[in-house]
Amino acid sequence: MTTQGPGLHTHVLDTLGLEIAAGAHPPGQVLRTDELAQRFDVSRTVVREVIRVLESMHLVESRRRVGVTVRPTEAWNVYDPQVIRWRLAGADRPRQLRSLTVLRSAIEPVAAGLAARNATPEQCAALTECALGMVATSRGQQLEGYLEHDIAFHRIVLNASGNEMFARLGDVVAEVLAGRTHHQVMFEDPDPAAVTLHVRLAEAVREGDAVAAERLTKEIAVGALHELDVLAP
Amino acid sequence: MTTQGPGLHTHVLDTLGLEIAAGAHPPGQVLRTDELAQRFDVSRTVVREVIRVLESMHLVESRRRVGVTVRPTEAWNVYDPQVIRWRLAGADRPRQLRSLTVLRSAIEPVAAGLAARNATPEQCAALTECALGMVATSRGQQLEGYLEHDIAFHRIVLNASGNEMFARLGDVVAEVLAGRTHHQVMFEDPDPAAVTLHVRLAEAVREGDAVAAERLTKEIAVGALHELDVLAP
DNA sequence: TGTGACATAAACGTCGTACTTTTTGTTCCC
DNA sequence: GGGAACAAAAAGTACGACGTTTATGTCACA
Repeated sequence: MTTQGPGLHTHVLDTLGLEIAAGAHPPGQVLRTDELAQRFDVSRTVVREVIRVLESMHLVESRRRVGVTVRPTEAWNVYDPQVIRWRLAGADRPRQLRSLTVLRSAIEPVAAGLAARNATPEQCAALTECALGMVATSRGQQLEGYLEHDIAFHRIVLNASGNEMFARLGDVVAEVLAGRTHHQVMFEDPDPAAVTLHVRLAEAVREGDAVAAERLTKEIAVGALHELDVLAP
Repeated sequence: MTTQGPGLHTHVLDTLGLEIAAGAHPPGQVLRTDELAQRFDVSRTVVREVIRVLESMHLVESRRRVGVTVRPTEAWNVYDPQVIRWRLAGADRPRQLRSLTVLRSAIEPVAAGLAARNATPEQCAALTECALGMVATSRGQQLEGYLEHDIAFHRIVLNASGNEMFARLGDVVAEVLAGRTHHQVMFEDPDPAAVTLHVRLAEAVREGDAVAAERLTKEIAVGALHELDVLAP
């Protein structure tokens, strides 16, 4: 689950980003480009490009004569999907999952309301199809298949909202759902109530019932938060 | 309103980012690193670092033998404050402002509700101070002073929510408010109703009234959206 | 004529080195 | 003791060379 294909740049970036997100380099620590080049056995050019990217994410700050300083968490671009992935792989995944789930609970109901007004017939059809897929995979340890449909479902709602900022949150939601499924105690099948809510949400959107769509999505979010409370410390 | 201090890297990055965000290079267009180096009169090293950063923002995609391709808008990291700034400076500022305002209308009410529960006494005090500052600058063409207090106000609410994702949206809100004030027809003073709502919101948070805080913030958001409808095409 | 293997070249990817600039710590002198 | 000149450290920039991938054109062969 790294960034993309091979490439020295990618490897160094991913490793460093992961380490910083995990807290292996506490804020204030300075890294030297030469050291990094030596450590990864790459040229300084590669390291510099990585540092520049990390800097654009506000994970580090590069200053002459002092080095590359790790910045405090408050400065990080926490909406960058890459950063989210790194953090979800790290130690404070629970805290992170909670933050993101609260974010979802704020955004998705509004997005669903908009989707009920703006969704195209194709989107409605796709939504129903996803809901059916969730039903079909909701029993018998088919968590991967369920996850896939769940992600697609929420992505469609966000896209159908017609708002670009909402739409682009699809990746974040995907990360959250995947993180929840993969890194948490989830022996059992998904909550049947959640499945039902998704089916009814698809209906509400199709019927253009914005109020119902918003309410149903809120219920889904509340359920997700409750699930976190139960399963996470 | 560029990125930071001087530096070749910064200049090239800012120029290119601005151009791409403005649509000067339509999606699919390919840029060659050599050409860019020549155009900006810098070494290929600098250009490569810029491209890597642009690539991490998903504004471009670099492939061997083909060049650096501009990616479609849907791929961009639109939550990156840098990208937001570039886009707000460009042609489709109206659309952008609307998207961001809708986003605010989803997030801030929830954040305000949480703030009412979690705000520290210091945050409550700071909030009241900001509200008073808004009142003081709400008449007599003191738009800049008003803007400053407005930004601080919303930033405090987002921070006081205790949710990291909300807190990090402070920069986005700041950009929106600044963009609205600077780039829009705003001869008159701010809407008096909005000022009142802010004062009452500060009170609600101080009193820990989450429901009222959420409702008041919703009203502020509705007002902002309405203002956009009236002033924007 | 169509298809597949192969050669070619274009662009990025990586490297090493040398030089410049800025910041900071230190030393020396008043 | 304080301030100014100086020295060193680390990032910033430049340049040139070579490696690697891959789109594309060509040629042979059926």
